[in-house]
Amino acid sequence: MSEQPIDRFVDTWGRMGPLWGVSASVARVHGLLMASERPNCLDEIGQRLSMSKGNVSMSLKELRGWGVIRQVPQRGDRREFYTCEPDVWKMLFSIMRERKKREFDSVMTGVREAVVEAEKSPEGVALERMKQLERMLGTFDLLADKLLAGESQARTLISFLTGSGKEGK
Amino acid sequence: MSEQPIDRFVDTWGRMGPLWGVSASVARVHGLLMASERPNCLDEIGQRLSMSKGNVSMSLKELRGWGVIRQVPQRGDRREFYTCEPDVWKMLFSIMRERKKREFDSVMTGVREAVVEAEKSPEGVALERMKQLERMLGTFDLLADKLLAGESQARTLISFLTGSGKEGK
DNA sequence: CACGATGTTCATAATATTCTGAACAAAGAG
DNA sequence: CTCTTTGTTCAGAATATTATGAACATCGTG
Repeated sequence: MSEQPIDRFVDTWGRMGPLWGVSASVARVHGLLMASERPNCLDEIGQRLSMSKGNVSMSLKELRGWGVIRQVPQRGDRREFYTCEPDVWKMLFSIMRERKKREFDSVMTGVREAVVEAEKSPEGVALERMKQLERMLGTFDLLADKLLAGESQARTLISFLTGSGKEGK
Repeated sequence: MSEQPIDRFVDTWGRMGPLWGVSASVARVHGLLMASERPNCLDEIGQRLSMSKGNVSMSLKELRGWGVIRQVPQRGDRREFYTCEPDVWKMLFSIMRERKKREFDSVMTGVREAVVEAEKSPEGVALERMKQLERMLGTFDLLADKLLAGESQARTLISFLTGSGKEGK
């Protein structure tokens, strides 16, 4: 059987899904598209991963929302074919941008509001620590916006950081 | 009612839980300990958050495992009291270290193995992309180990990054 | 030792999430 | 216009996760 390596990769990637904030199915579809040389259509994906058409359709929709896959029109074929974004770094940054927007930003707002409340009636509240936390989240926000703005700068920075460490050894 | 600000904070923090990779309950307990000036015991926590004793006990256990709370013996009281780690940065780094260990490392291994497999029978496999991915994960691993080794260095780096950006404006 | 207070564990109840499959839409071919 | 192929949606089934509460352990005290 020739599909063993792809299956293995799909499984691994699927397990990572929840870490990225998507279901295992979504991650598996993504994994298949990453590991496949050629674009796949909905039915192929469903067959390969033993998933219902509906689930595949929803998964593809979500992946489109994350901006990590592309539709590739196939001449003379009415079906939609999909490939993943070929640059893995671009992909990673799409995911991180999206996660930050969906999960981090609202929490930062919430903490900010909680601090405002706490300043009005601070009995028993560890106000200092909450402010510290607010400041930390703010710093993170700034840093994230800077790093996620364009992945090329971040890549340079990362290379620098990991590279300079090696030299110092 | 004086507990409104704390409740608000607890709710916000609870919503963040799944992002950190813990349940909302665990995050709520952590949130309460963060927001409370004084150490709390198991019963207080359960009462305040309307959680069963069992759930509080499990949540505290998990938080101990993450290294983000401390037991504070209270003289002349047999109950255990808990506070959170007072330094929010230290806390953040504990969480990130733990998440990396639990969720990232195994995936990197998996991808590595999948690449080895794929090299043996590469029909239809996007080998180049998978190797690219492997390399990226490796870079991340290196970077993470460097940044997470000690939080003071990372804090300096972060201050530098966010600070220098402001100057450039 | 017996008792009350504190804390833990775990079976299973409650809840939330995910997946399926059938109904439906759209669109090209005949 | 009708049939077939492709894709989408969503109610409800299947599954996974989380919380409860009762049983059990531990320990200090009288």
